[in-house]
Amino acid sequence: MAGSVNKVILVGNLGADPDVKRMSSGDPVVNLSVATSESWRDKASGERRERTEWHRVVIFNDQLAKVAEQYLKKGAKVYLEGALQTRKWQDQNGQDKYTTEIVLQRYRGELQMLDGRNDREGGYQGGGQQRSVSNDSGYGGGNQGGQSSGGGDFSRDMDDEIPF
Amino acid sequence: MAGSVNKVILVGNLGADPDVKRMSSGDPVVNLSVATSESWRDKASGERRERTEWHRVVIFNDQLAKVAEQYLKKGAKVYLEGALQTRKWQDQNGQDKYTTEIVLQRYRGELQMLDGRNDREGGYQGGGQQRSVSNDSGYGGGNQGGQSSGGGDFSRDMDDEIPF
Amino acid sequence: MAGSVNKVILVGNLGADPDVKRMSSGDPVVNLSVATSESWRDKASGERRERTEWHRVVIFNDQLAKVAEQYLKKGAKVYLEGALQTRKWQDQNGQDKYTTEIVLQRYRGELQMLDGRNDREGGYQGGGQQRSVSNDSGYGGGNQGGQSSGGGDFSRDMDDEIPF
Amino acid sequence: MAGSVNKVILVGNLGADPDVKRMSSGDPVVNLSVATSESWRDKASGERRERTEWHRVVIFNDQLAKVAEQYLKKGAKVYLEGALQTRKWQDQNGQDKYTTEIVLQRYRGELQMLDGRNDREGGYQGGGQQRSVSNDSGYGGGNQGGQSSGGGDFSRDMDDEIPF
DNA sequence: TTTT
DNA sequence: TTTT
Repeated sequence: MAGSVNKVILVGNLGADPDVKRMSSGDPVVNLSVATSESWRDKASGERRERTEWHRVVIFNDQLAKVAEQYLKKGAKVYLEGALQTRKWQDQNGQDKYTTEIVLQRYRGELQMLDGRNDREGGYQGGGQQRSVSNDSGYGGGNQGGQSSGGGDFSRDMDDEIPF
Repeated sequence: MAGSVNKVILVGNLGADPDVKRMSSGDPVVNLSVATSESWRDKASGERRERTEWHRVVIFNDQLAKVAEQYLKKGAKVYLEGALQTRKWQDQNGQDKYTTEIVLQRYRGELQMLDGRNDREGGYQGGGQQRSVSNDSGYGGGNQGGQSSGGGDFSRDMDDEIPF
Repeated sequence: MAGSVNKVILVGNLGADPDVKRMSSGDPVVNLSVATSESWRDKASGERRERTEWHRVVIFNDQLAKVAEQYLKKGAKVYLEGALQTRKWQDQNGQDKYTTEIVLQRYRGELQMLDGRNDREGGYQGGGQQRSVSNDSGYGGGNQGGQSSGGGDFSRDMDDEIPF
Repeated sequence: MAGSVNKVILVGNLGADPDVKRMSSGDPVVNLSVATSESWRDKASGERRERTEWHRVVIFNDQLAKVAEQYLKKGAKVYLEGALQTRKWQDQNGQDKYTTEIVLQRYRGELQMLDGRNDREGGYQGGGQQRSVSNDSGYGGGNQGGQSSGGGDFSRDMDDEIPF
């Protein structure tokens, strides 16, 4: 269908370390379990209530998968953007099952680490520095820069790589 | 959890007329089935391929539910914004099932009709006029107006209702 | 125009403490200066480059304004959602000027604090606890709950307030 | 800054045909003027009021620029996604001016035509067919497909190009 | 003016 | 399973 949009935006925390699998190509595919929650005051009881939603996230995007593998850990807070996808599978009894996931495809999606650092677990891996990543870093070209182009004049420098 | 975001944005078409149920309060709850699709060229075969994703949408937001009930029909193109929610249920065999839906809660979410008209099915109801709705219309207050407030001066008119 | 959407989503850091003004009604209106930046590697020089964009944010939404006033400080990282708006004004020389802002209207927009705490400046105000806020908290009603409604059965509890 | 997001989502209509300029490279850069509007009922007068916001959009993304040039016309309804950017320039009197634009960079942003057709102006070009475009079409690789992978088994076909 |  |  022309003219359709399928976008999910999450800010949440990882419930576990990333689960990394390898494609036959050697490319990593990373599965994340991400929690979002909201709290509100119950009208009747006046009590504070909370609801947590768990999201299954699958990262096929190579760059983002590598970053997720390297820098994300249980508890990390992330911003991510992907598309909804439901896949059908059969359990061991041959029962049909459906799983809905947020998918970050190749060349699509976005992932941002929102922790200043991610070493809160005291992880032995030196890593966990704050990293900002997006699916386009490294795909060459692209820039707009040019803070300064004149009025009617049209001149923005287009010489560098990936402005943002 | 403080600081979380759970947002889905879809632009797609209704696969069927809205399914309307009534709460005991009489408020409508509307279920929509929304298709998004994408097409791409297969690398190997060079063929054009298409993939359609179907989304279950549940509208608890009263205003949006009423609009959906009144104006949406099979085939209508909509913009909508909601939150992901997975609920567990048992089928007739007592098997656990999970369904993930995009939920438009009370006072949350957004719904926009993107068709100039919605009578493509030749519906008998004269309706289907283009309607723009959002979850806040009618909740009083709100304005920004003031196309014109001066430099350091701070004066925006705040007298009308719901600016957008 | 029916069927339009005007939405800005930012995750960035405050360049200064919130600037609070009072409406004649006593309601606060909060102005924020928010920085987003991106970095990339220059294709030619191979150098790392960075570009920072500054955004003017105006919060008319009462609840969010109060939270911003109370909890946000210079350096805080926030998620926010608003609408683009350009207003015209005259400087002291009578020159026309235009300013584009991200506006969080009454009953619209969203603001989330993304810092675990916001006391990095050692602020004297005890505040700065992590707070999660949204424009709808407190506007009564709303819930979907119901983790558990059965197969064809339609029964979700609708008794509490604001589920998320 | 690591961990920042700068995203604008618009659904609106073109106020004029696309304005196309060429870079020295021959690549098109397309400027669009996009209107979004909202209407609400004035609290005091009870009158219906409307506010239209005009957005300047600049498309540096080659693919999207080509599509915009070829298919978009005055009045077309579009979905687009870009980043906010403010640039400074001097008018003929040497006065500093600032212009805020929504920028679709190379390899970033999204553009979707939302009209079934775009010939409402009676344009002479037969064109205006519905087109769905995104910034990644054609950048090779990428797919998730696999409607069907089994339970614990991990096997999705990764052979085609760009699933969405 | 922020942040990394 | 996260986070506050």
